[in-house]
Amino acid sequence: MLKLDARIKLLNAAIEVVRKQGYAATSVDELCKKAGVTKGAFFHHFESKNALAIAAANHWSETTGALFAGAPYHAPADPLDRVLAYIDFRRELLRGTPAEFTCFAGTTVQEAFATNDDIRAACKASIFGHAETLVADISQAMRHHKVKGDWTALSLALHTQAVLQGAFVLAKATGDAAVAVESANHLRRYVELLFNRSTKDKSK
Amino acid sequence: MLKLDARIKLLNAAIEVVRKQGYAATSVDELCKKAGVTKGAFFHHFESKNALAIAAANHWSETTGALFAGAPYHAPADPLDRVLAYIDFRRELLRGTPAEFTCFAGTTVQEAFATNDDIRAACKASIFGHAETLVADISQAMRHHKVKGDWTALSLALHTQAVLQGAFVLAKATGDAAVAVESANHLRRYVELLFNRSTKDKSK
DNA sequence: GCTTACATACCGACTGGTTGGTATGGCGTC
DNA sequence: GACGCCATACCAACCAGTCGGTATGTAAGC
Repeated sequence: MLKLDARIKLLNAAIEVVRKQGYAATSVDELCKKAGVTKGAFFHHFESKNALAIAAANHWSETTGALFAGAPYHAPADPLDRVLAYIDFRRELLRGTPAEFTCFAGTTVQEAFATNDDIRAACKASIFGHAETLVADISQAMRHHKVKGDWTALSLALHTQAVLQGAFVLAKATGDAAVAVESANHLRRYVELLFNRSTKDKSK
Repeated sequence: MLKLDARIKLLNAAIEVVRKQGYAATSVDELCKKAGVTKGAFFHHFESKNALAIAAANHWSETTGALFAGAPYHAPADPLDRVLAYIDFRRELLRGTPAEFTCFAGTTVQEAFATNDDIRAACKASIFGHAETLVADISQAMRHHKVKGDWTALSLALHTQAVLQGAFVLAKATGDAAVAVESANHLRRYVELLFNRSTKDKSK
């Protein structure tokens, strides 16, 4: 029978291994071993290691995109509640080891931003593309709650991603999710304060 | 004497090159070339590449520690003003290319956290040690402005570092400091809101 | 129905260059 | 003449990438 899954197995292996030990420290042989395929399969599907990184970043965008699209935080009627529910959802994802809950794009872009512009662009597209899915809810929340400031919905959306990426860094430094959860709590509190929402029902 | 110590030159080279291209992608030969010394000098001062990473993290702690200790943000009488001035100071440092203003410890810990615990610990000490220098001002600000919440001075100090580390990641993704400056503005606004400080005199 | 031709998916031994690390020896200073 | 400091030469391991090959399917030609 024809096996078409070598490519997918390699992409999943890349996301798993690179998040744990970084991109440059991960060899092609190691990925092949993890994926259970040979080097021939690797270079059949990807013309280079860098090409795999780009494909893996796109794969990461797709899988996480599907996860967030199907998440329950879109349910509330009030757009602000949706934004707060998003932050809660992100906080709930902070479980297990840092290698398990951190971001492939954020990890990879730190290593490749100055040396490979295609990888940098693919990682940027992943992070910024996700941020853009938050803009509609934030914009509606600003109008609905009559909030105006010298900041835009996009800048707040990107700030949420900055907080999460930074929380990942601190979690890696400690080896524990706790410090990341604390930052997510601060992020939630910031949004509550921006929109004058009482902080009483926070699930901390 | 003009001739700087080979050790210091290697440490400075490591901080410069690793911030640009990551730790694993940086070879010993490359560092020696950058520092203008030979491999013999490298392995005379450091028993391994990993040992250099630990020493570089400690060196980073010392040089940045001196920078922040001598910075003007300690001047204001009101502790809250000192905290806000700290954030402004960090924002002003966001100039040039990402490789120039980002954090060696944050960059390195992402690559080494799961594979080398000594490097991880040295990077954690750098980031957390800096955060701890903020705790006194935040604690005083909480008492002085009679602010209480379900958060601690240390957790806010660590949150500032998370925001900055995340801002670095986004800056690397875009290749530009602008997105990091925006996150620093959000961080300042959060602290102002936490302490009920008017946001009129912000220098955005 | 059978041949020929070509495309896709994958295998694994191999290569040339690079890697972190070593062995040894020179040189200035105490 | 011991010792810190550093240079040169070298090595085994590992690296990304190559290449000739196999297995399977597909489709045209007759």
